[in-house]
Amino acid sequence: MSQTKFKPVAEQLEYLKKGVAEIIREDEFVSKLKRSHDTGKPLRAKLGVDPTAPDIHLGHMVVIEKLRQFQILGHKAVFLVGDFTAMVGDPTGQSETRPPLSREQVNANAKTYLDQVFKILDPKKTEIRYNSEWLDKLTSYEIVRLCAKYRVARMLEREDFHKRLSEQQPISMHELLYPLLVAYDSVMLEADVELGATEQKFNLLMGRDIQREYSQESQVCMTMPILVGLDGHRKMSKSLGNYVGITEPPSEMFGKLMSVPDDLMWSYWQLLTVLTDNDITDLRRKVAAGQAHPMSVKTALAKRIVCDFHGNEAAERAASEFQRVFRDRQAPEEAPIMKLPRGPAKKLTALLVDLKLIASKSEAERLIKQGGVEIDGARVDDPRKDIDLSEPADFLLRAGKKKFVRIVVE
RNA sequence: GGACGGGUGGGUGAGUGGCUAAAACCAGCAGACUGUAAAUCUGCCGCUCCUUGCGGGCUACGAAGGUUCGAAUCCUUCCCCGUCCA
Repeated sequence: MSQTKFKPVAEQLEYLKKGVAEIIREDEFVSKLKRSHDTGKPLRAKLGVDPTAPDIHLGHMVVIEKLRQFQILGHKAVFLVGDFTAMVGDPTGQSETRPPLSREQVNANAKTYLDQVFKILDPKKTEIRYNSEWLDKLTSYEIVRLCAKYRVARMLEREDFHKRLSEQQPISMHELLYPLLVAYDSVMLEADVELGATEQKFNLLMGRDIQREYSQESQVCMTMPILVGLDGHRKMSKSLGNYVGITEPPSEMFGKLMSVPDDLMWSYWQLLTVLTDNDITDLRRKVAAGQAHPMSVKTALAKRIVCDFHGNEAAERAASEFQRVFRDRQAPEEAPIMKLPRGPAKKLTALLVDLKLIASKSEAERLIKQGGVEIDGARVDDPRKDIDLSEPADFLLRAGKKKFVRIVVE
């Protein structure tokens, strides 16, 4: 028994409580920590993720960050890839049935998922599991047995089910199965703690009940606040388009972070950086008192997050490029180059569509009329303008706020 | 299986024979302003053609037919969703 392996329980608790929305139940958590400390046996901290999208965004980082904190303290981080449950589809927070994914899609997603997660987690210290390991093998009998352990009325207590029921929205049978399967995962993994976003609370709690049904000690549920997306209202999600993907290029990431509403940036500071609550309160006070500029505070935030994923140099470059293009309204240092063969003159609207800068000619015409198109810094206001492509040429085309392309006619 | 209610543009949701490419709101885009791709204000927001005009054509209100000079709006069949009953 190596009593020295873990830090004192109180210290661990304080560290792990940082930013947490809720711990159910905290007294159980304390005793689990105590037991682990005394026996030298690490806690098993489960984080289950369904690979429903090919990549992850900052919203997912909140829980992954927390899992890393368990890892840092010497506990066992169990990263569960819900390759089976992804095919079932988590009804949580859905106002309607989500179409299930195919196994091929899921497998492809899972691979890229792991690559990205390990920018944060230490792969050597992480136990990676797939729930198809056991869920694929369940017999019909076992599934029925599992279903027998929970009551329909309790299942329908879930907010999203309840809501859909009263709003006359469809609920499919398989959706009722999802929480049970997730709970069964906890049984198979013998989880001590399960992490999740607050919207996962119901699923996490079910793990406690089902573990007891299988004669296991109940896991502790630790929920993290949901990161609000760039729109400032709804949760960050890929399908809502209000997200920052962690594989996005630095400049894109930076720009998106700068579009976070001022009021929202505080929660980003809290959930996505290492700053303590005290530091953040401090910053906030300075902004309120006019001692610090909201924009510079937001710039610092954006740099910090870009740095996490792309390194310091890339973050600095993204910051200066952003200032150049959006504050000083100058052309970017580097615009993608599109080479065109020489040929007859072409309408500007047609050119914009051919280059895939704009989706349709109608839209291109609209954009030009609204003054959103520039050639070498000069606004074009004639939607019928022809572009001469008969001679070699080289010019910078701007379509809208963000799209720049250098056109080279050879 | 039966009764009833419902399916409208990216989303929510008006509209029950022409004035409806379809209200309103959200999202999106542009412009102005600024401190940023924040906020705010204004405008745009199906596709396409040209003689760029409060212009022409085409496509669109679950699907397919039908009635009508004319249909998102009426009729028929089908598909889908929900509620209640069994």
